[in-house]
Amino acid sequence: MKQNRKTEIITVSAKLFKEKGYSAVTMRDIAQALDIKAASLYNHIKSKQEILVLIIIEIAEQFTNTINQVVISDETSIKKIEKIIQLHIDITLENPDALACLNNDWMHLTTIDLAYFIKMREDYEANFRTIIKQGIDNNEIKKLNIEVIIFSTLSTLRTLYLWYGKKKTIKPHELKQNMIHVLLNGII
Amino acid sequence: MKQNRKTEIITVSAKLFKEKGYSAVTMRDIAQALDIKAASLYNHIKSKQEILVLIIIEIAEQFTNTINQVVISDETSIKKIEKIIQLHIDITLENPDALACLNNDWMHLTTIDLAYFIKMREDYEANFRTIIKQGIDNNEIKKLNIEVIIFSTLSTLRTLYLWYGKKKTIKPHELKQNMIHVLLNGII
DNA sequence: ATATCAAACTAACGGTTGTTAGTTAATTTA
DNA sequence: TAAATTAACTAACAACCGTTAGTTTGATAT
Repeated sequence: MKQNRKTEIITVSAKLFKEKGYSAVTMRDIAQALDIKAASLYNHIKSKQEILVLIIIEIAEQFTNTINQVVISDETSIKKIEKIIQLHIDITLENPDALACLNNDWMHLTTIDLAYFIKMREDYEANFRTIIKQGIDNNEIKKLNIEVIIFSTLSTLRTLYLWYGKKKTIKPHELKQNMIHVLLNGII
Repeated sequence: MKQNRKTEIITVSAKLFKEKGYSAVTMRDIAQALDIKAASLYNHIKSKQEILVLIIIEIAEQFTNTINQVVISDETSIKKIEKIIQLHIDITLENPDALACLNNDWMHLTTIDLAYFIKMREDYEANFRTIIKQGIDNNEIKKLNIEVIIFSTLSTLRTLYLWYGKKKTIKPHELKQNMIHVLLNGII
């Protein structure tokens, strides 16, 4: 079935992009991993660019949609942050290769897709900032430099894919609990 | 002077590698940024690979040397972690482009250089793990999953370069203080 | 049995890649 | 002043890039 082969191409490509980066992976590399010739890929996809778009945009939309719901929900700021931690863990465990690709290769998107991605990314950070700011105003969160809080939290969540894959011993639930504790309460 | 031109090539290359990644940057791109022809680069450097090596290895050695000193020093575990935070901030502020390159393009090193880099990286993480473990044994650090502690701390420190560059408003000293507080004491 | 169609193939394209060879002009050294 | 060195240049290379065109194969539907 055409759809299955297309999915296979995207999955395999994401894995290769994660290992070497978008630019270093050739259509011949992707084809070889599927045991076909490079030209055959074009029966299923339009271009190398399209593969990248399909990998990145869907995941970016998942993040966008979920945080949009969280930010307007009727919860404490702490609960909202916990939901966001859960979001990142869920997506990372489900699709670590695509997430690596999103983090490292987004700048190889072009024109409309690039603009769309950057917009989603900016909106995501703005939503996260809103949540932190509300938390500080509520006295739920300490009055530290807000940019440092945002950056240190998001950088950990965004690069989870780097770490998961090697250390699969820890159970998702234990990972979640520990991550929440470390990010919110610190380590001392 | 030859040495100055070589340094210039490395600096410019690091900046381009940061923006597009090693594979997407051509020798003609680098040459153009210096307003010369691509072939002229070879009067100063041996290959594209050599540029990458020169960017990455020196910085990796800085990290290795400093943490080696910290780990054997006669300080509390907390003080040691603070020193490591300081180390990352110092190097990031001094050379954010090279650090981006180290984080994103290390896999394009080959043979000896790649092995050397991976060894340094493993040693660095082992040293960091030792410090955290001692802190837990001392009751300086809480008994959380040690891998989660290591990962969440290092991932923030390693990706500082992503964030600094946009937000230069914060002073280095304030950054250091806030970062120490967030990473050690948390945000609530 | 015949026609249809998806999905593979071979062959090739124009452009780009890192790099080399050989040359030239300007500066430094003897 | 003559010789040597530095650092730029032009021209070109073989290899590889993404992609297209046209063909073949095997399965499915009529």
